[in-house]
Amino acid sequence: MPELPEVETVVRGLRGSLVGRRIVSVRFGKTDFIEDPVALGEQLPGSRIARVERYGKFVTMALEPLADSREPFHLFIHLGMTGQLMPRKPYEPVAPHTHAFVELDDGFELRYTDIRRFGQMKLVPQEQISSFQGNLGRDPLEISARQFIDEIRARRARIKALLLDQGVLRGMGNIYTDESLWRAHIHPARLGAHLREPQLSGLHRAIRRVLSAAIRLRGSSISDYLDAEGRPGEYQSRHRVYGRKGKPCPRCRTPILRVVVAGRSSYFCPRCQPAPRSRRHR
DNA sequence: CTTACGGCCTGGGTGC
DNA sequence: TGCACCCAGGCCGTAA
Repeated sequence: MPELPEVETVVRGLRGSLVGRRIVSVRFGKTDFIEDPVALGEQLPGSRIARVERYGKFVTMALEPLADSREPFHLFIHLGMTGQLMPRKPYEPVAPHTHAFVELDDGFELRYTDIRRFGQMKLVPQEQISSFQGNLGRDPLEISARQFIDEIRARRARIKALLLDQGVLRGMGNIYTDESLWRAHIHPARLGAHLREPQLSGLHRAIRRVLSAAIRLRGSSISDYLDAEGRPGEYQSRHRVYGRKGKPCPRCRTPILRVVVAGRSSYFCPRCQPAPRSRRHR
């Protein structure tokens, strides 16, 4: 469930301890979530971490190889559902399901723990960065209202599916999608092309407000999420609809419903977020 | 272009 | 106390 706010929080927590560090060695446990573990083992040691950033739901590290002869490259880490990244001292107890250890030159090691291994770890060479990024849409906090409206209105898919589609916006997940739609009074099954401009500019605003507030509270901890300092987020206490089936809508007291839209459980208020005209319930 | 569905993986909750 | 079962949802591949 790490979505944009959680990944942003992890990145902010990691930056201070990683930027400028040189990687000494790497070790892996299970490697089925790593695209090319051999390449990681060969390329990471000796390289220097120049930047730590978020790209959609990915944590990215720009790496400078020791020898100038080699091209710079990037390490992309996706936390999947249950991934955690934390710098630890080597003597500290190792949490179960820890599958990657990146030894740093300051006596710390960066550990990757992922119970379900839905995460990803891969190297992206500098020259492939733009094609990799081309598969992902715009950042929800950077896209303008105009661009957002045009993009959504051009699509016939359901708004829920569009917001979750990383090729449209990078970084939204199930929690923040439902929270944003509730704020904007939009039913998750509405078609993008059927939404009116004022509704979409309201949704654009809702997304910005929800994500910004969530970042401020360091994300939502539902089950496994912890940031790079091992602290849970606090935004889960501000959820208005997500996970609140049967509880009263904070606006109108109507009980929150849970339906499946685009294959995902979706929480909404049937009164504040009226269903689309074309029937198609589930 | 779109949707639906199964699969990956583990742990937590529920019901018998 | 055990166990079968479902669910959580990140994303991908496949079929329709």
